[in-house]
Amino acid sequence: MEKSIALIDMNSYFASVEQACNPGLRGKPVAVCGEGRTIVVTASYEARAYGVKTGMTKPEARSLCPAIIFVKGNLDKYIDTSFRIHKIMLDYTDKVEIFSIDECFLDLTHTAHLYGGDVAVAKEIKKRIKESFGLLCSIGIGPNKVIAKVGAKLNKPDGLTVIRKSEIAEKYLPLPVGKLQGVGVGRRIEEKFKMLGIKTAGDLGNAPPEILDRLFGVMGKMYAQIGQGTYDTPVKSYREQDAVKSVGHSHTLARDTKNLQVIRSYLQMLCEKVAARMRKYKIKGRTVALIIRYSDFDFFAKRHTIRQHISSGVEIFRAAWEIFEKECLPLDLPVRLVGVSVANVEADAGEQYVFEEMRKKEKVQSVMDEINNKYGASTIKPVSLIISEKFGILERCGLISTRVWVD
DNA sequence: TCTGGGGTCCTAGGACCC
DNA sequence: TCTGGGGTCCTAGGACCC
Repeated sequence: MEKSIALIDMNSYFASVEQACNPGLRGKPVAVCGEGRTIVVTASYEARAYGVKTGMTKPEARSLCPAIIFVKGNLDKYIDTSFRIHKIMLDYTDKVEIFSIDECFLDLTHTAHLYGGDVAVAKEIKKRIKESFGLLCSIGIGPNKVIAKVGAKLNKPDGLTVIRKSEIAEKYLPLPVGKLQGVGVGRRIEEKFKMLGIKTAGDLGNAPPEILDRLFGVMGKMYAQIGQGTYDTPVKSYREQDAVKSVGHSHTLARDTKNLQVIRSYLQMLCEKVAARMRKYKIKGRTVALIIRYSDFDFFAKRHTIRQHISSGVEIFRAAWEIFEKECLPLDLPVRLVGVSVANVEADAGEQYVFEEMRKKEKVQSVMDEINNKYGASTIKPVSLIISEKFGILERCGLISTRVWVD
């Protein structure tokens, strides 16, 4: 039986959710952004018409579209909406794999016939999502995840693209390799392909295996199969999403700084946020990474693995600050971004499982920072964080608004 | 008020042990 | 004297994803 895999991709998701919630934004150019020195996370189709794209700075976006409305993202709202959308999909199969906050794979192979076939299911899902949430999505259907994902991108917004196995030669192989972005072929790899004269998916599929092998090692085989349209991995069921492997937070400071107290305070805050999430997910970790971006955009992450698994903010901070002192001092350049993450995680001893809901939520959440998350509402903060002196330092330097802390 | 923030996976090389 | 090979763990760095 030919497999039927669908990829459901919500169109301009964050911006569309905002427009759905606020009638005043409908039909208008909207860009969802974070706070501070930030970028456009998602632009509505009205804004895209002016050339506004994800990744642009606010001034850039405004120069292209003076009427643009910037909206501060509300991740909780998007996560909540995602879960409600999942419920619709789960009516048709339990094989619903969360790929990101706005994309899911569905394996309809064994259930679509109950609802009149995969195309009928796709149409019904689109209709229900539109009726329930006022949101549009693009759906791709194919014999594997790669074809489904590439297909979904071919027709946006509100598209439905079907590529059967028998149509691969006609509809998939001629696609330029640039269309393979999102399935493992990024910008750099695409450039390498082009240097080799590989212009289409078919070219990639036909490339001499020894060359792919020599240039890309293990990945070479995968690329060949992607090119042929035969790369195939199973769709996970909704209850089997991967466990979290690392938890981290980073933050771009309002202004680049060499002030160690400011950097230290931010790092402490980030460690507490990481710790709070680790406790929430009932995990502990052994490898602490410190992430620093300097004013010249030079970036590094240094890791240190310790003997015991830890999950407290104080312990994480101790490890992170040790790395900072060893690797970064004395500071040559002002620091632009500071971050910390904990990997090598395991379920907390004494806690049997990482809760399924939490795991799924984490996966959905991983796209963006919890912009609106109320910091530390239920956690005990280290004394040094709550003493007013720290507020004073951060505020005097213009590096933080009190609101963030008092929230 | 140039360039966010959350992740994953793979590779290469060094340390260390047997 | 000079010296193998396998395995594991750890780290840095790069590429990719949304």
